[in-house]
Amino acid sequence: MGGAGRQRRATLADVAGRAGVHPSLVSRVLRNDPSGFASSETRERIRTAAKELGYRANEAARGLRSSRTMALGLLLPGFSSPVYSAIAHGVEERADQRDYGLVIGTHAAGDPHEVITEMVMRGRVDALLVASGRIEDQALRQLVRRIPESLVLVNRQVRGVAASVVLRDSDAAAVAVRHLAELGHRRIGGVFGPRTLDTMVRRRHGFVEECTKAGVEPVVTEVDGRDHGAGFQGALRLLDAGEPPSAVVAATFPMAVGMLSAFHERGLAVPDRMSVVSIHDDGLADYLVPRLTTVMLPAAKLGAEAVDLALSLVDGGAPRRVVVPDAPRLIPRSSTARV
Amino acid sequence: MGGAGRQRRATLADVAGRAGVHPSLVSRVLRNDPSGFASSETRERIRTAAKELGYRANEAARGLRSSRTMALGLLLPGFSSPVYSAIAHGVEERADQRDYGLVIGTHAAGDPHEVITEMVMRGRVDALLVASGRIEDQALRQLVRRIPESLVLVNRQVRGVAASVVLRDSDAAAVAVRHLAELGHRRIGGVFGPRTLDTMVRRRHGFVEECTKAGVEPVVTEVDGRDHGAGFQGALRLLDAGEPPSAVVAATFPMAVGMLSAFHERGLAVPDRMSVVSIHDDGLADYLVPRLTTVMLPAAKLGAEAVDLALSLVDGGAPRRVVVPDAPRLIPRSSTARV
DNA sequence: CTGTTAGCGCATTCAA
DNA sequence: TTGAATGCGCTAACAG
Repeated sequence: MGGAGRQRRATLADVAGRAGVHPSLVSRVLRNDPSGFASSETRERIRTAAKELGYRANEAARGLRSSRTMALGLLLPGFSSPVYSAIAHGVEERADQRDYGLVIGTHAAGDPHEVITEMVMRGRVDALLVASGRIEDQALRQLVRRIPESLVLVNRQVRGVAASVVLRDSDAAAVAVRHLAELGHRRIGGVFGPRTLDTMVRRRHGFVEECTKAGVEPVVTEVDGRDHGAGFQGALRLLDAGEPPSAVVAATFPMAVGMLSAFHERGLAVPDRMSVVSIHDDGLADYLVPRLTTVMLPAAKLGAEAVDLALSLVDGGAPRRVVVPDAPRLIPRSSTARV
Repeated sequence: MGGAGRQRRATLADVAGRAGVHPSLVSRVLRNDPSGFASSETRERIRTAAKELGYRANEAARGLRSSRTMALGLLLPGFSSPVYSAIAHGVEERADQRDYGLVIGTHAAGDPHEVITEMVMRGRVDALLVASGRIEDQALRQLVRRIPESLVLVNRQVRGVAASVVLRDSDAAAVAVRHLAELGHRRIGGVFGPRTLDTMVRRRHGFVEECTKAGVEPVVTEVDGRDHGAGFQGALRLLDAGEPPSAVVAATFPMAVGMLSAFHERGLAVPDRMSVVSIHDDGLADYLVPRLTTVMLPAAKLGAEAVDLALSLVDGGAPRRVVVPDAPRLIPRSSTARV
């Protein structure tokens, strides 16, 4: 062993002994249980004893007894994308506020279905937030049948899964288009990820619709991923397919970064000859060359809302679809200009 | 309630009933406990029954009984920096391989000491990995006294805390300097974060030492943070303090990005008039303008090693200092050039 | 090779 | 207002 070993943690019985009462009373008082209406004097004694002993309820015992783990699971494809980081941050913060722990799983390598099953079925978490585009709809529907009251989709909607939280993706794309239209652009490119991702479908829809509304011509390009490389590819494709547009909307922030790189490589000055707007903002935007104009969407709030929804499910609430109401906000920087 | 309610999960007793044996035997067989040397026939029956019932051991019960939670805690300042993301990824992956869950806590807002205490004291995790520079040495030393066999520092060393895992920071800085020296640079700038971070101390030391060895003049600048903004600041300061060097080493990847931005703003072409190298690599490097030369350090492996160390502590091993042996590797791109 | 017994620490009946 | 008894699901020590 690593020396003297750690001192045993104080239990309810220890506190009870010190306060001269029965353990069960300690439990009730410390949890503010209505049935623990102890005299204020005893209560004080118990509280003091608990503090002196540094007592903390053992979560395992508590979970075993009450079948509440006080922990939430969060499934991510990884920590690569800034949006996932923001979601994770929002989830963590709100979970903490509500006194819940956070168990994180990624499925960069392993079988996602397996990861999920393990987390929920082994009783490690009370509910699961799934913020991954990589799990197939089918798998999700199958899963929700087994754990109906404990699955929340984050930044995603799937037919057959009732609990989900999303952002105003469509509006965000529209804001981007409107900004470019106001700058006088008449042909606007849009580079989007695969249509298997519902966020992409919504952004694309908002893009096309607003183009129509503004009387500008949309030039849609679909690429395979949604990272830097995908953006780079998309930009090249846009340039190589006939007359290129004078402005472009990137479906994600990393894509916009890749596009900036591609335009530079092709000698197309941004924003002089090509304007670029990205959906989703990031701290990096101010340090790119040129500084990137973005449409901000409250990604962290998305995480917070997901936690609230999940906990309402745990409390027996009905599953529902939530759209975080915050309007997407344009953050004009230096990558967009008048035609 | 949300409808019919979820079906009760199968317990050991359920499996035992179905297989016609005693629960404890099921437990032993399913865990491959040496004392569970059941006849291969019974074993088969038990395994089948478990599979049919979709049995999963309840972690809370298991943890309560064996005082092993099979979960590791990871404390991060947030998910902002790419290094933290990489560490988290490495930790998650290795923990998963070793059949451990991961409880993540950040302390962006709350009191770090409180977060730690809660995680460990409430018995949610068997050991804690601390990968945060924001917790003071003093707090860490105090903490390790309370939980000596369950604290591992990641990417950090503190006097008085015996278990830690770090990278070859000093060598990484040296590699960067050598590269620049070989390109003919005779005065090299180095922009580092605060000396309260031991990673910064090591990188700085390696920088200065290698400069001396290579016979080039080091120009050290210390800034307050280690993000984009700090790099931006550092670059400006470097330019405004007399004759600027012809090349510069950034202590972190985000800092390098900020520096690129600052040089551009000042009209100093990279790499023609200024070469830039960053310590730590990132997927973004290939999409910056110009593409950024970096020194790669195995950040994910850092996380994996930390898990291994933590689990060895849990098993009663002695705490020790680990340096991930992988040599830092130069990844030459377009931000460095001959003088 | 397999069954019995006991108890981890807590929340929750039911009594008093 | 407080105490006593019970068991959540599992593992471990001991019997057989």
